Amino acid sequence: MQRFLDAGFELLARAESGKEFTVQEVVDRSGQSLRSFYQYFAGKHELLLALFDEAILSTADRLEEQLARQDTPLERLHTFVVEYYRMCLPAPKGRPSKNNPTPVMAEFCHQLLTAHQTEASRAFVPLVTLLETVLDDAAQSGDVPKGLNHAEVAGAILSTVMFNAAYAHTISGSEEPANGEHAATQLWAFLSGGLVTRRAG
Amino acid sequence: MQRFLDAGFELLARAESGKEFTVQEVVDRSGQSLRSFYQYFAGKHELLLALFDEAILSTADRLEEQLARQDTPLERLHTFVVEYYRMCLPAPKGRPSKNNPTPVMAEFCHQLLTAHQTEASRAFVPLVTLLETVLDDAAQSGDVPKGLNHAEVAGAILSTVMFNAAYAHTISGSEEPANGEHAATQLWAFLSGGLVTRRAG
DNA sequence: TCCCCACGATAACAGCATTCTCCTAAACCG
DNA sequence: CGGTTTAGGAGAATGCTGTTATCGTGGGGA
Repeated sequence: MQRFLDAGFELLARAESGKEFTVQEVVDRSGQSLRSFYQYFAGKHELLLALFDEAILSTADRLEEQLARQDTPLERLHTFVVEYYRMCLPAPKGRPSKNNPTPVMAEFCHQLLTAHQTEASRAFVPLVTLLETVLDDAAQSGDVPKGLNHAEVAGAILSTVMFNAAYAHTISGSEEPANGEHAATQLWAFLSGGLVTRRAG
Repeated sequence: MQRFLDAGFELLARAESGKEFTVQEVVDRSGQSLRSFYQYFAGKHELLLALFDEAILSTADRLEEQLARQDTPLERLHTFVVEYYRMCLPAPKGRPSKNNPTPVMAEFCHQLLTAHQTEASRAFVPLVTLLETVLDDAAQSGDVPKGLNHAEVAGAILSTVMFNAAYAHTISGSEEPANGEHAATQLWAFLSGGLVTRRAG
């Protein structure tokens, strides 16, 4: 069964437009049979869900690792946003790791979010709870206002960061984020400071 | 040809999970033949693209209408965000109008954004330029900082508002946005004022 | 009247997910 | 050791969908 997952990740990493990600292909790469596949997974959907779960877990783990290196709650919040943004950027070439979302994974993520909201919520739990703790700390230290619903805020931040990384450039028609650095900085300024000028009055 | 588009919208309005939106179904509803369909459209993709274009245009028109009623640049920016947020909320029941994104349309939007970025950019132009003018005015009047790249900012705002409306609740696992009013207010506070406490220092 | 051709009806084909059928071979048990 | 059970491999069969091709007809123009 793990071999199916491995084959799945391998294929995700390479599949360009999602067209090549077929059950048959996964089965072939896994060196097992179609029969076994449907013995372990109720269908293609279940495989993708399992892959998605692992990707989210892996992302949360890597983020937690980065957070541990920061000293203050505000730095942790900043690190979360910037690093998550990096992980959500479309893979340019290099490392199509478990975290780096491929077109197939992105598309599946949307199917989940639109058509299987219960499963989607469950899958996102690791990221949401991690961010909630970061927000709790930041509220404790007064870096973010108290009294907010941190689950809701976490959902808003995650969707903002994820989809800005993935799509903002395409929507605006700007050229590629050659230096994701600049874009990440912009987004953090946006999220932390807001859009509107701070008036004296 | 218009009949195919009409049939398409009709079907979009009703199609639950995207499964029912087949070329055959559109053809049947249009009262024309498969042959004619492929005479006018190179494929299903082209039909969806045409529907998407129309949906964006219609959305931009309705927004422009609302903006005309506002007196100040900042009010226009606020109206844009809140009204666009409303339009992107998943249709609860009532009016599955041209603007209200159905699961099928949302899914297609993602396919565009991930796999056909050029087409996606082109389709979003009406919304982006509209928001750019709003931002230009707001910068002129000093309501937002000057020196920003308004195309980029517009892309960021659009993706933030659209996907927050569509997915933030699912990601956070919160219950439905019973009163989209509250959520829209939250998002505007977030966008305009930022996340981080304003310190005296 | 005759020809052309746009279009409807419908069959044919291809890709993919899913299921089913047959069969081998290893494991297990007496 | 021999018989039986069973996991699983190979691949054919089914069904749905997008796409293309075939055939025929009815109406408009020469």
